[in-house]
Amino acid sequence: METTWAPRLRDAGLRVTRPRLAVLDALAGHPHADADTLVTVARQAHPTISPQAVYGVLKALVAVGLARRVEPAGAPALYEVRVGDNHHHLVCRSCGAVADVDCTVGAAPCLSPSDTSGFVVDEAEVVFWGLCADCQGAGRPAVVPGASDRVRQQAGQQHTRGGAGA
Amino acid sequence: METTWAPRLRDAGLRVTRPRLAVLDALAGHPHADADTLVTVARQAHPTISPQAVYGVLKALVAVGLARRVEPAGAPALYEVRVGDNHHHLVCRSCGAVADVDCTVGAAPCLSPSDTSGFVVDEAEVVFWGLCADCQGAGRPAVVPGASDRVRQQAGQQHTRGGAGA
DNA sequence: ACCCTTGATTTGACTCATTCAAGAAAAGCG
DNA sequence: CGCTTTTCTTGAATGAGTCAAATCAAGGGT
Repeated sequence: METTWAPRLRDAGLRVTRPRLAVLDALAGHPHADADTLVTVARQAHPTISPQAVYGVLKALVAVGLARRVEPAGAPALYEVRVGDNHHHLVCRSCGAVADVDCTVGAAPCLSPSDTSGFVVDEAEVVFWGLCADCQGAGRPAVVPGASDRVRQQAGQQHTRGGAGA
Repeated sequence: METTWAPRLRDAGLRVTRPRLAVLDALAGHPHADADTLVTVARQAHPTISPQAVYGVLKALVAVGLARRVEPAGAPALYEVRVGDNHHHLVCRSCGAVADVDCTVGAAPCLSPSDTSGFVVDEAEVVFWGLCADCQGAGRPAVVPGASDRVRQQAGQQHTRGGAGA
């Protein structure tokens, strides 16, 4: 298992180390994990790995393109090893679950703005917000900032803060 | 100027207060400002306003739909008073400048994923990453996490404009 | 196989945006 | 005009992520 990663690390100019293999394996098994989760999971293979080491490994992996960092609004950053295919994400407003969405266009940027305002665009990042299958029937409140409040404003509903946590 | 906001606050069920008017005016004059900037600007109209008051006001405004919160990856949250038209954003990887992009489709969600994975989607958030006009010639490095490194390696993947699809 | 250089990790402290809590102020109804 | 509720102030705390110095190890050279 681990042997699959070694050549990819070397090809990227990175040394093959135990923390890196542990984090890569953790990433492979947890497609959209945050740093904290990765620390926990990576410790199964490397019990003494430190949180800072995980941050360092992730930063290195992202820098060379072996991993991708995703930062949904209102949640800690997530990491994934699926790179290079410019796919997008579905995020649940209630529980924070993330699912991949294939980009039908393919290469980045898959979309282009009609008026670039002088910008040179190289990537279009798309996040679809909604409720996952599990949360739809549970009547759970949206806890992630976004349009949910506007969506509900017609109903005049007030809602309290729910606990979504980790 | 301030009188324009008062009825909108009341219509939203919020009391009309000096801090709120100051923040709304600051927002109107600074279309994509972060909380810290808003504190500085709002103090011109209300010198004693506290940062926490600004956070509280912004939260209230977002909750009732008078303001929108945008959280580009790797930067503090930005706020804007342009709401209800589901527009998107261009963000400069180098300086963090933000520009609006009209959504040609109009109503949210303007895009729909091909495979929803069981999610009920209510909004598609699109962020176009690139370099603003000022940063293009300056040879400034990208400081915002993203695909810039990977994109550079496969330069030339520019696509023709697909309209503001978003 | 060993050593050495360079890159990686550990340890610990620290920054920053944002939030929480309790008391004081003021908006707006009656 | 006073009362009630909302909102603001003051002060402290949280949590994700970063920075820096010192130790450790990967892997090429000898």
